[in-house]
Amino acid sequence: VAEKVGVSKTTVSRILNGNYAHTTEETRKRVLEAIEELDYRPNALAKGLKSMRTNVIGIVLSNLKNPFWTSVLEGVEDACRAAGYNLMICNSDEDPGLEEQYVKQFQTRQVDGIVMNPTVRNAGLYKKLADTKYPLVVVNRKIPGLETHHVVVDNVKGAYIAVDHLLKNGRKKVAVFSYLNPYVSTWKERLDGYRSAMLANGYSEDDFRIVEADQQTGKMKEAALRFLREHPDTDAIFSTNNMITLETIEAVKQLNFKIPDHIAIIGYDETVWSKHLDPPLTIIRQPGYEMGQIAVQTLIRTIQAKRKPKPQTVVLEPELIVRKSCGTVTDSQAIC
Amino acid sequence: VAEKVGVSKTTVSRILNGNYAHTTEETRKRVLEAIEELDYRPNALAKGLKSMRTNVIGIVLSNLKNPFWTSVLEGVEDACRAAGYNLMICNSDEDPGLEEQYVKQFQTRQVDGIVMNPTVRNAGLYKKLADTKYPLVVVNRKIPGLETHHVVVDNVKGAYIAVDHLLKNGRKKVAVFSYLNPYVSTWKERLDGYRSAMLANGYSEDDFRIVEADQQTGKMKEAALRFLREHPDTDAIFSTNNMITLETIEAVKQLNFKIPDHIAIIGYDETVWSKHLDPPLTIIRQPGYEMGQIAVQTLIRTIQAKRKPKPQTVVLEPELIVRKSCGTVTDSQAIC
DNA sequence: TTGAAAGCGCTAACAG
DNA sequence: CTGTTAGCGCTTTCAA
Repeated sequence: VAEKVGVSKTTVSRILNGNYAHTTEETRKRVLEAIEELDYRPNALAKGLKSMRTNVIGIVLSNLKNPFWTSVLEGVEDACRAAGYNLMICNSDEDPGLEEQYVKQFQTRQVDGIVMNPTVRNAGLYKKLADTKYPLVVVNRKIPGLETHHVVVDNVKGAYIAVDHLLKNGRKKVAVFSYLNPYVSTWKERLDGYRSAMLANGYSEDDFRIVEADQQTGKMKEAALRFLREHPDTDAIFSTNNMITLETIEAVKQLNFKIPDHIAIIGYDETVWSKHLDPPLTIIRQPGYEMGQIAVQTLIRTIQAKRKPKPQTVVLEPELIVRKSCGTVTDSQAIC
Repeated sequence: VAEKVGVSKTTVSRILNGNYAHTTEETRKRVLEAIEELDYRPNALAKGLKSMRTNVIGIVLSNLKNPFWTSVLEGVEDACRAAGYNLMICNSDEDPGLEEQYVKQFQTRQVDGIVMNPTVRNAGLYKKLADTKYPLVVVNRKIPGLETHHVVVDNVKGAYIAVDHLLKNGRKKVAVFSYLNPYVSTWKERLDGYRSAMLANGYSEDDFRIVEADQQTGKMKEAALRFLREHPDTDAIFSTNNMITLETIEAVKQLNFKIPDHIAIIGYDETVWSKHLDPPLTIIRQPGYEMGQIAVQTLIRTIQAKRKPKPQTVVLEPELIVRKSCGTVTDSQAIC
């Protein structure tokens, strides 16, 4: 260590940490110089071992491919940097086993807290984390009955806005395309939003057109083709996910249905390509960046709090972005 | 600690690490049970402090938005998991200052090695890392004269294949659209590939149509509009980046030029949306996942080697994927 | 104003 | 087969 200056490591430590309230300017300068010269890096492991705090947080994602998550990750990364934290990342790939393994690894590594998009299939794990007051912020999906912080987007509302927009623009036979995953609240909520928008616009349960498929490349395209051949009078599709949207468009074009004349499509999640599709896609935008940012801020607040704050749920608002894929723009809504 | 079983921590440590060559089945079982019961997590910090090895590697990216990097990240993540490493991540956002800061933070945290897409503007930093034999793998971009591992894609070849494909399919006035960044080798190499393909097909320097713009949202669209208005006879565009491609298509459609009849477009990098554009996009695919995977494997090999291996450069091959945006498919090339 | 010593949780060397 | 001891690099009393 830099005691080659002729002083004890205590002094060095004090200087490094700003505890040099009682230190000669002179020695201080000499130490700083030596540090510079030796290009000294304090060992964060030892520091963490002593202080029981690492200034590292972990994030468990379940899907890297979907660009929605990269925007969340950006928010997370920026918030970490702003707060002086470093970030460990891993991908559960929707596998509960992996998820549990990664959480344990994070704890082993003494991360100060975890942000997680949960598979929602590890009730025991989540409960244990909550019970031990381990700092945890769940994002995007709700874990029923779990006493911890959540940052989610209002999926019922997002779906409602989407379907309402279609109906208000004269569409009569609106179908919803969604993934089949009983564990994940988002899909159920978006279907609920569809249903309530339909009912609110004077339709009945008999008018519901719900198409579900496994979350597996190509499955949704197959399902869409099958459904649209059986119900060619469908004049609008509310797609609940951006991958679904791409497969759906492929199916629709393959059937030579014109968008938006024959059939309108509204997608979920803003992406770099949405506005470049033909026609440009009307979508529901979710504030992913904000979700990541708020999750980290909440987490760090919890970590640093003397008394752990009450679990708090932040619900972010989705937003309609109107482009061309649903036909005429009626009101004064912005076109981007 | 779990000495509540009535044994010393040495024994526990040995059992945890598989050094129980000389341990009674009986005590072993009791310890394992206690560990389970207490839900004990060995402190990786202390372990790392002792062994001077953390089994964590760091990755410094420069851009999270571009989906190319998420495929790299997937490769990195999978390779880490396979090797039992954890991953710290950060984003330099092309800022050399941030890059340096993050590298130092990683070193402070004693990560065993770093994978980096460099800004290429920190010559001193890179040199210091190489000189101190710090395990480092540079990806995607080359750092001139740096003695360390590189994993890159052959950009000259990728560009050559693209432009050659255009020329061989009857295009006569081929332009290339690229970003302006003197530090980054990739752009220069792709321009070189363009030039050599042009020359190899009997064109001269006078036929070069090179359009460059700042890497800033909207700039390329402006540049494209300006260029295409001045040179409406351009019948093909080689776009060197997927964001450029999106902006270019926007410009082309705005001018009402038909793709591929009036003008062909070939893009760089495969993305989820390439095949869903109208028309589906012919592109040069770079093996991002493999790049990430190989980078991590190389890094870990270096970390674990007794004697540091010689710096090694892996050059991956780009690949042409033919779709509709360049007109008729001539030979037997696959359509995806 | 500075230093010496103890201890964070773990492992490795050496005894027993 | 198991326990004792020392020490990884740091911070934190307490003493000088």
